[in-house]
Amino acid sequence: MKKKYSETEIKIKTAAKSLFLEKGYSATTTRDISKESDINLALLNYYFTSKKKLFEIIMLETFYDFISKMVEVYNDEKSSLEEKLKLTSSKYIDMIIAEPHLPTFVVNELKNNPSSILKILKGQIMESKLVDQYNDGVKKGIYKKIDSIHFVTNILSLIVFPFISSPIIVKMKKFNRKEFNEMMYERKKLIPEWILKMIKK
Amino acid sequence: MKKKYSETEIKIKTAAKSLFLEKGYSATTTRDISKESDINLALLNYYFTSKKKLFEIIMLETFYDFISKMVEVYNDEKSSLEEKLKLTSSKYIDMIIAEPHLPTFVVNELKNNPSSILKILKGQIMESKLVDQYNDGVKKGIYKKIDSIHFVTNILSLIVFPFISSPIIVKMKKFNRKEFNEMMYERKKLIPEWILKMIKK
DNA sequence: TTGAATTAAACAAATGTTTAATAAAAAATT
DNA sequence: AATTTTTTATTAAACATTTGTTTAATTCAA
Repeated sequence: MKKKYSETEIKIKTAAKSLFLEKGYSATTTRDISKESDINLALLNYYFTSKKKLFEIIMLETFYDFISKMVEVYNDEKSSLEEKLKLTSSKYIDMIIAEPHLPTFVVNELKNNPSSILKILKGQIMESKLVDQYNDGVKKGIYKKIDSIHFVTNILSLIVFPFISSPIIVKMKKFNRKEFNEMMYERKKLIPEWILKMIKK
Repeated sequence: MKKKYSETEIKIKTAAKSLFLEKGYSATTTRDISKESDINLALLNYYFTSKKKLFEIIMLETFYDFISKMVEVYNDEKSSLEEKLKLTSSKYIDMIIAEPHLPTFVVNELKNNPSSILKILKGQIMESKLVDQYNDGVKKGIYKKIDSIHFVTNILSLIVFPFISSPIIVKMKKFNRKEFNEMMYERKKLIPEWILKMIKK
């Protein structure tokens, strides 16, 4: 994961990430990247061998960030399950508002690059403190006995899906971007409440 | 929406839809389509003018189907809110299992083709019987006073997002496709229960 | 002076589209 | 009914761009 990149390499990577996120792999050309980063076309291959390789590096880093940000909160030792839900919800919504193309990019490009990138996941979520706390609750009879995969899936669904489907939501409610974001801010508070209701007996 | 297509046109459309769904617009070439449908390359332009036009037709029809299937249940006059939730959940999960690429395709290609295609939505969901029933419940004080957009968004999120993120879920739980589908069958029953818990006071 | 960084130009392959010729089907004429 | 004419459908080839990548020359820095 470590590697010190030269200034030029960073310029290429930054531009490439922005374009890949917005338009996806196939719709982004090497000339787009060269133009956006203001570097000579040949330097892309000089530093990164191929468009494909460059993409893989960016995909890996992006997905790693995406997961790390989540797991950070999930594994906090001190906080309760409820507190974790609140924090996750809040941090994740802020993060995606700052980079709205991220979820669509991740889910969409993921189906083409399976195992190698998804290795990052290994146990990170399903063996997190949050899931432990949930399973404890189940064992104690506080929460309904439902596989924790549903618990994890529901949290992600309620947070991430609205962003992915934002064109639809915006159209249905005649929202502008600001109003949509306000809807998502509302959800910061609502999602933890909903999740608790869902798991409690 | 109506138009009688010749046999050749249908062959082209069928192959094109399958490829667009699987690989997206940019990654699908006209030669891919010609090969898959077993028609001469030139016929694509002869019948559909351009790859872009062909895509727009398919996108429109696909999105229209996607919404129609939903609204069908939403507008049933006789059923209760709870029954509608059960039916929606069940029908939609079956539908996506039969065509797993559909959600990713819709959400991903939607951000490039905004208004023209999204016109289909106009009032269809937010003015459906289901949303009326929800709003009645709010008025009667049975349900919490939360904007119905959250209600609609949550239903869709819990049903659709797991499919979109299936590569992640599959990896986290070491599922195969069959096990993943079984998880989704479980959710047919769970989602309506969850939604009810979320909206009740 | 040597090696790395940068550049403009070129290359081959891929891609969307068009052309011009032919085949097949439909319509019109005898 | 048979033949001709016209329209439609299909084909192989060509065309002009675009795209990812490489080359060979030049600039820059150590």
